Amino acid sequence: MVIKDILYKYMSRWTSLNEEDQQAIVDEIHIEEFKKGTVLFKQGDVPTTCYFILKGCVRQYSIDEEGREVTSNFFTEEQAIAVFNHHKPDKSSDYTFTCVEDSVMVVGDLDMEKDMYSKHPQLESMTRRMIEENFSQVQEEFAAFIASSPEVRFKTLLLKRPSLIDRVPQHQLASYLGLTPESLSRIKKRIHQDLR
Amino acid sequence: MVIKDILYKYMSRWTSLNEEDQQAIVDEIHIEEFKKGTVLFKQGDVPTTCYFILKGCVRQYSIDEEGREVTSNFFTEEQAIAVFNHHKPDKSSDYTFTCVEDSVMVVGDLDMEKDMYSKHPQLESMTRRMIEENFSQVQEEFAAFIASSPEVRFKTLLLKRPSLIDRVPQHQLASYLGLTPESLSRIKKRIHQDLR
DNA sequence: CTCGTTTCTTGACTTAAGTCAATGCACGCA
DNA sequence: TGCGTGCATTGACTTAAGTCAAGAAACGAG
Repeated sequence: MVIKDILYKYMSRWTSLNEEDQQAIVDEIHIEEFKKGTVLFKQGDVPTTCYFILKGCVRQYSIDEEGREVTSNFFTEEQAIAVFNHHKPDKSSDYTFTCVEDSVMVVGDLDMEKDMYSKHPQLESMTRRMIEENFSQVQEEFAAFIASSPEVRFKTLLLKRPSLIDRVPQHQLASYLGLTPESLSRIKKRIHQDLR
Repeated sequence: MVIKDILYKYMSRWTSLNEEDQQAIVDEIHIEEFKKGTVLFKQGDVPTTCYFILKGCVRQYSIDEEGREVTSNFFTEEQAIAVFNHHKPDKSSDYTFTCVEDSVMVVGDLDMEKDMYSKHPQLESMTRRMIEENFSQVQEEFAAFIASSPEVRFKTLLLKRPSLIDRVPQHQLASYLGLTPESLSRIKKRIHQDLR
């Protein structure tokens, strides 16, 4: 299965494991396909798995008090989906995750996490570094979001993740950018006019 | 020094270390006082230390392209300050950290991190869980920020961290909330009128 | 292919935040 | 204690986002 090559490439970038060890890990790993629209888990559910996207796109969102969908992230190739909610007593997720496209992912069982770590200590260190990198990225995005207007936020998205604009329905993008679909539509119009 | 009790309390909540081990750790730890206005490290510096606030308040900010200060966080009691920037080749910080008040903190040497972890394995697990909790909190705040208007954001801050309003200059709060000082002033006015 | 639903765009109007400028207030420092 | 600088407030105006409503386009199911 060629798709496993993505994994090898990724692991080489993050660890110094030799080929056998990588083999061993990849062989133990569970890869699954999901159809567009599949719900990985719902707001309120207690997640038992984590994911690593090899191909596809997943949207993270929640429903707020007024019943609106608030999209808080999109995950694409080579991004990991893990929910950290140790602070919540019931450990349930605040977010729903659904596939925006047909997707292929590594599916990790959270119960087996510890076993894998003791078998392959380097995996644990890789995980930690992934979390830390994720964390710093989210912080950076947050800071940028705070500092910029909706229009600038959209332009930044165009620069940093141009593929999202084609892959994702506009109204979901709008909610991700913190504005209404109408406003996003107008911003797009303004930008096109400026280019002329 | 009574202030170490805060540390004991905190460690008990996060680890199952016995008293001797806690003693050992706390004895090895370096506690320092900082005057209001002290700069812990500057945007562009490579951080060599991390901090844990026992008392006081620290502001995290950066200067954007237009020369504006963008405040991205405030840290207060029992919060950790650590910069994760493995993704940057030079590992320099994107942010400046300064003390908003006279403060007392645990100062950790990043070079010694590994030694401490091998001496006290539970410390490492405590650190990871702290990072994960931090991460989930930041994600939650981000989602809430995206979804709400400036006025709602301010009201949320009033609920969640009421002490900040008194401890921090308004124009810094404004930049933290992503708006101008003038707008923040008007929002406060509106809220007071609504209460009557 | 067609129908029906969903999504996107556009318009008219309201509302709130940004900007610029002026004034008042408070705190720190001499 | 007085003075100056920086901070907060207020006003007038501009600009852009929100809201409501209607029409157009795209999409999926049968």
